[in-house]
Parts: sequence; structure tokens; C-alpha cells
Amino acid sequence: MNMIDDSGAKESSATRGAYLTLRDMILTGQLPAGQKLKIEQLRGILKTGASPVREALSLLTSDMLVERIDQRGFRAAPASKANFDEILTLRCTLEDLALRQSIANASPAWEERLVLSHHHMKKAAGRDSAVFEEAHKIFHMALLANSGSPMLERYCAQLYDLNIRYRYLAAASSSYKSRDVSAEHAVILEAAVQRDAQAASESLLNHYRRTGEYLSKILAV
Amino acid sequence: MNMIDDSGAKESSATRGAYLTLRDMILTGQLPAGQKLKIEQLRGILKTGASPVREALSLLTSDMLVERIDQRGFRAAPASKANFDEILTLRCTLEDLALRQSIANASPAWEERLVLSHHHMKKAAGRDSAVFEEAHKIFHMALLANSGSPMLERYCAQLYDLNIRYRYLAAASSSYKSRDVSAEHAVILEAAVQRDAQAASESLLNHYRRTGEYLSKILAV
DNA sequence: ATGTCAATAAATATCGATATTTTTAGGGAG
DNA sequence: CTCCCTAAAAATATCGATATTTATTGACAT
Repeated sequence: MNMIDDSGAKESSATRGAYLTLRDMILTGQLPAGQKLKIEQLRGILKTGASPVREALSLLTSDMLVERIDQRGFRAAPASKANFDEILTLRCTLEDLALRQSIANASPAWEERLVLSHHHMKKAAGRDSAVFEEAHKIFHMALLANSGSPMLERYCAQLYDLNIRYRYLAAASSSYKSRDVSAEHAVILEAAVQRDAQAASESLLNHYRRTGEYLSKILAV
Repeated sequence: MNMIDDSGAKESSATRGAYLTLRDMILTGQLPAGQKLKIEQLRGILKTGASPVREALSLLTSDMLVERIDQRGFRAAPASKANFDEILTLRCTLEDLALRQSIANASPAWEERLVLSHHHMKKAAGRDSAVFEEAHKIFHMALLANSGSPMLERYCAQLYDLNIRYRYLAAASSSYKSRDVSAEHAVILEAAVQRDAQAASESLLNHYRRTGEYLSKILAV
């Protein structure tokens, strides 16, 4: 096999590649909310056939990042303040549930993964924003990863991603990260490790709501 | 336009048709949980090309009715008692939330739709099981339809469908409907119309949990 | 027997071309 | 000037064929 090393990850399939790229482009706003997503246009960007593109778009429908209008193609899911508020509310409800269950089932392995993911996130703090985003998500998902409820975790991950998009939307119009987010993370971690479900949930939800307020102001019409 | 009336619904697209058919086949157990779903095989059943089939399967992934294993095809989502319990728990949490919000936003239009859907369900009681199922779902979704939270409603609808599959699974091994489900529905409706959120939610959740217990016994290993 | 490896068979994933549908644009008629 | 209908253009949806990948089988060595 004399193939050039394909930069780390093996490109499992064209569909998967298209899925990941499109997802990233929507989350970061490169493909703006509400925009029509034409197959030919995307074919050009992704350099692949129509089938993988269509399939990737169909998959993104699951994540509520793409809307499919029968016989009329696809479009990036629209964004609105109402939608943002809805995501925040749902996130608070579901993550509260998942976090409490995770703590109830607490195990050394979970605790260790949690500490490690927090450590990695801290190390990634100064770095490239994309690297930090990745680590940030892993930390937050690690908090919930012990709930014993895969579907619940899936919903939380979905909502987390949807929220990212609004963060990028807000970042475009203002300087994010004025707050000491890092301290808030430490408090959440500590409470989780202490297995104090009430404190952990409170600090997690405040973490989200504070960011929520901030974004709300910017998104306000 | 001299086209033969295509039996009520216009077949919007091959993909949509495949989606609906496959969904029904999975929910009713014609395609058993865990079964490998081969493209060629489904092409035969659905009488369409590979692209619509693949796209329909990708869409069903959103609904957690199909699993996609990259480079290795699709399979009907597996069923298990743990999965059933998870669905029940999530349903209780989310429908409780949605119902309370619906009642909080109560409007005459919503109330009327609710009463009507209940009426239709009662009329469909003796009929073909598929007809009743349809009406039953419409009634339950009507309860939640005023929550003002489309995503929440979507999750509830998804979970509702996932639950149907277990009902069919149980029905195969025993006679369902020994209970007076109809009375329970009437109680829920009455509480909702009275805008008594607490009573409505309690009776709804009991309705689910009672069915849940029943199914649990049957599914128990 | 058992495990490994190569050859074959089967199934998935992808491409390129075509049919269908929707959108756009233009040209009278009222 | 506006509305409606038709023709052309654009985009979507679908098909059939092919390339890739995974699963299966059987021979051979341990």
C-alpha cells in the first residue's frame, strides 16, 4: 500500500467525510442558518458525488441542523431567539437529569475520565479555538457519560451542538469569553467529584444560563 | 390532468414513500429488531432504486429506528428491556414538561383540537388496529401540541413511536387491551380541559407507567 | 482439531447520466 | 400596469452500472 498518509484519521467513507465537514460548516456559521443547500454547490466544496452529499444531509436532519423539504431540497436549519431559548430550556432539563443520574451511578472510572477531560480542556485553553471547543465538549459530555441512558446522552449531545452554533453566531458580533468560564468549570468538576448532585447540577445550569443570558442580549432583535 | 387518482395521498417522492413504509414495517415488527437491512432486499420490497432506500434509512436513523454502521450497512435498532425502560423514563420526563407547558399556554383552539382528537379516537376504538393506533397517537400528540416548544414535541413524538414498537412486540405474545384504557384517556382529557396541570400530568404518567409495567413483565427475561 | 491466509462471493458505497419537478423569465391579454 | 399562462432554465430526485469494502469459504500448515 503506497498511499500517502491521509492526515491522521482514515477517511472511513465519503458520506461520513461529507457529514463531518458539513456539520462543522453549519456549526461554525460558514453555512449560514436558513441558507439553501444546493447539491451541486456542495458537490463542488466536498468534491464528491451527489449520493454522499444527499446522504450526509439526510443524516444532518437527525441533528436538527438541516431541514429537508420534500422535492425542494435542503436548507441549513434557521436560527432564532425562540429556538435558542428552547434549546437552553431543554438543555437545562435534560442535562440536570443526566448529571444527577451520572452522579448516582458514580464510579471510579467515570470520575477519572472526568478529571482527565477537565485537565485536557484546561491545557487547550490558550490554543486554537477549534481544539478548545473539542475539549470543552468532551468535558461536558463526560459529566453526563455515566447516566446509563444512551438516548438521554444523545439528546444532550445534540442540544450541545445546536447551542455551539449560537455561540459562533454571537462571537461574530462581539468578543466572547469576557467571563471567567474556567473557574465555573472547576466548580462543576469539584461538585461532581464530591458526588454532590445538587451542587453540581446548580453550578452546571448556572453555567449554561449565564452564557444564555449573554447570548440572548446579542441575539435580541 | 388525466391521471388515475393515486389512492388518497399523493406519493410525494420515492424516498418519502420508502421512509414511511420502512418505518411502519419496523414499528409493527415486520422488520424485527436487530435485523440486518440489506439494500437489495429492501429494493425488492419497496420497488425502488438504491438511492431512495439508502436515504430513507439515513432518515430513520434520526428516529433511532435504524442504526448505521459505517461501511457495513444498516440494521433495525435492537430492542431490549433496558431500552424500553429508558424510553419510558424519558417519556415521562419530557411529556410531563410538554403537557404542563401546553396547559400553561392553554387556548380555546388547542382545547377544541384536543376534544376532537379524543372523539375521533373513541370512534376508532372498535376498528382496525392501524386506524386506532393513528388516532391514539394524534390524541396524545394533541395533548402536547400547545407547549410552544417544537423540539420538545419532536422528541416526544419520537419516543412515542419507539414505544409503539414495544407494544407490538408484546402484543405478539399476549392479548393486549385487557385494561380499560379508554377510561384513562377520558380522565386525562378532562383534567387537561379543566387546565389542571398536576392532575393531567399525573394521570398521563400513570397511563404510561401502567402500560409500562404490563410490557415489562412480558419483556422480562 | 485449530488457526491463518488467500481466493471467492456478497454487500456496500459511489459515480455519472437521466427523468422529474420546481423556479424563473418572458410575452401577451385584460 | 398587473395577472396569468407558457417556455426555458435550474435544481432535485432517481436510476443503472461500477468500484470498494467486508464477509465467507476452503486449503494448508501447525
